[in-house]
Amino acid sequence: MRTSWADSVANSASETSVSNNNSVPRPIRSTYVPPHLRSSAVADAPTPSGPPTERASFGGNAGGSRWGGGSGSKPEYGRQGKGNGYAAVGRDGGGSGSGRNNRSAGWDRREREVNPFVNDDRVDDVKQGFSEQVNPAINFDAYEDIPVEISGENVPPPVNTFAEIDLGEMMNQNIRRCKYLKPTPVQRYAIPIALAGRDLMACAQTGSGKTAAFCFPIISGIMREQYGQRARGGRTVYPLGLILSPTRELSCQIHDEAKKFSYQTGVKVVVAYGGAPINQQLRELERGVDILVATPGRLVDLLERARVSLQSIRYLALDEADRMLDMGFEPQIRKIVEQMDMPNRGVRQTMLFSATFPREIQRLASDFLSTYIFLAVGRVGSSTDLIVQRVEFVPESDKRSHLMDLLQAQRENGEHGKQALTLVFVETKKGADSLEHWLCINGFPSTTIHGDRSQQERELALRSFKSGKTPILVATDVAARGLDIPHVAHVVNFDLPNDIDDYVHRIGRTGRAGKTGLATAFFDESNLSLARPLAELMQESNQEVPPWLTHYASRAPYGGNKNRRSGGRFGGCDFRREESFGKNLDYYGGGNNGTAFGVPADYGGGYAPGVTSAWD
DNA sequence: AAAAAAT
Repeated sequence: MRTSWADSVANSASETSVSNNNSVPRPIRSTYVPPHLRSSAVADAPTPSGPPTERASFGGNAGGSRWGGGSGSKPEYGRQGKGNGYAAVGRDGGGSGSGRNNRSAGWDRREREVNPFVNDDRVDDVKQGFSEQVNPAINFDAYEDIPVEISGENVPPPVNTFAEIDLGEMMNQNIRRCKYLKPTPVQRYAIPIALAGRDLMACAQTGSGKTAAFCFPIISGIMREQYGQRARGGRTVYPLGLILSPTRELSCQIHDEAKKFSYQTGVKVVVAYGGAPINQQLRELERGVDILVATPGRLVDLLERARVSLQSIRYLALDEADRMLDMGFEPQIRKIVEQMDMPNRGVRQTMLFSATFPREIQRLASDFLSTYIFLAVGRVGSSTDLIVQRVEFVPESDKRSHLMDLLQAQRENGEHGKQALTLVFVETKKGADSLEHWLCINGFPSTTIHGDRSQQERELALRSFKSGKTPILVATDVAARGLDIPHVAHVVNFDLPNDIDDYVHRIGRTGRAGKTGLATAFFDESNLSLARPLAELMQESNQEVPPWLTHYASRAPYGGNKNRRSGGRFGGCDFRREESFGKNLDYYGGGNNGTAFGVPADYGGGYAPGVTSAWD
C-alpha cells in the first residue's frame, strides 16, 4: 500500500470509510461528493446570494477554487489577489454597473476570473498584439481615405470614437486596458450596425480589428440582457452567443481576445475545439457560458451529446465566413445553423466576417441572413501597401535551393545574423514535413504546422515560432487565415495556392500591426491558372508585375471569368448590387440605399457617380 | 487534388 505525506495529512483530516466491494480502507472526506453528483450538484445549486462561506467546504473539495473563497484559491484568481476579492467588485463594478451587471452568478464569475491582461509569459506578445492601435507607424488620419462600401436598408451611421458608442463602463475600461484609442475603420462602421441589431456581412482585411468588431456588440448586448428567463436543464448549457471559426488555433485566438473584452463584465466566454481533451472543455461549459467560441466539428459533437443547446442563441458570428461556407465546411455549418435548435434568422442576429467574399459564397450566406447590411472596408493605406509582393519564376526542382538562398540572404542582412520570422506555405502536409526536415538539416531551425500533427504539436510549433526559437514555420493552409502572429517579416509561397483568395489570406500573415512585410511567391508551370488573377491583384495593389507574369496572364485560359475581385481594393462587393444591376432591377426599391465612401466615381460598375453618403 | 474539422 502506498502512503505519502500528502496521504497521511489527508487521512488525519478526514474520516476513513470502508468500501463495500473493496476491502482496502480509503480515506474519504466528510464532505465527499460522489463524482456522478458533483457536476449536477454544482450546476443545480441555487445561485449563491452572499459570501460563499457556507460553500467553503464543498468548494474546497469538489469545486476547487471556483468560488474564490475556497481553500484552493490561487494567487492569480481574483483581482490583484488583495483581500478577499469582494472589495474589488465594489471598486470596479459597483455603482456604475447597476442594472447592467446584476446578473445572477455574475459576482462570483468575476471573482475567479484570471486577469487576461497580465499574460504570464507573454507580456511582450500582449504589447505587440495591441500595438496595432498605438503604433505611431499607423497614420490614423489615413483612415479617412479608406475606401468603404456599404449597402442595405437604413444603414446606421458610423462613429468616430469609442465614446460615441455606449458599451458600458466595464467595457470602456477593457478597451482602455487593450490600449485601443480609436476604432479601426471596420469597427467604426460595423459596431453601430451590430448594436442596432442588424445582420451584417463584412469584408475587411485581416488584422483590421474584426474580432473586436463583432465581440464588442455581442458582449455589450449580453450585458444588457435581463437575466432570469435563461433556459436551464440538466447538464445542458445554453449560450447566448456563438462564434465559429475554421481552425482550432483561430478559435483559441478569438477566445483570448474575447476574454480581454469581457473581463469583469460577468459575461463568460468559453472555447471548444477538437484535438484537445473534451472533459476539460465540458467542465468549463458547466461553469457557465454566455459566448461559446468553437470549431464546427467539436460543436456538433457537443450538440449531439446534448451538452450544448443553441435554443437561446441571439448572436451568431462566423469568422472567415467564406471558408466556413465553402465545400468542406458548408454541410456542418448548415447542420449547426439550420438543423439543430438555433433560432431562425431574423430572430437571432447574424454577422459574417472575412477578408474575402466570393460572390457564390455570398449567395449561400444570404440563407443565414435577414435583410442584412453589406460592408466592405479597404485596407489601411491601400495606396502605399504595407506588403511588398514579389513573384519569382522558380521551377519545382529549384525551389529548395532558391528558398535557402533567400533565407541565407535574409540572415546576413538581419540584425546580428538573427533570422527574421519567416512563414513558408506549402501545398501538402507531407510536403510541409519534408521541407521542414530539409531546412533543419541544412542549418535553418524550423518547425511545421499542419492537420496531421497533434494539437499539442501544433500549439508548440506556433509558440516556438512566435518566440523565435524556430524562426521558420512551414505551414499548410491551416495557418493561412486569421492567425495573428506578430513580427512575421516574410511570407514565402513555396507552393502557390490555386485560389487567389487563399493567396490574399496567406500574405495577410505579414505586414500586420502597421509594420511592413514581404511576400515572395515561387511561380512555376503548375500555377498558370493563377497568372491572371495574381497579376491583377498585384497591379491593383501597386506592385511591380514582372513582364513574364503579364505575358502568362494575357494568354491564360480565358476561364478568367473568376473575376469576382472587381472591387479592386476590396475582398469582394455586394453580390446583390451586381445581380440587380445586371437585371436592371433595383433590389432595394430605392436608388439611394447603397453608399460608397471615398471610392472612385466609376466604382461599382454603373452606379450613379452622384451617390454620396447621407452623413457625409 | 489538398486542406480543415470529432472520436
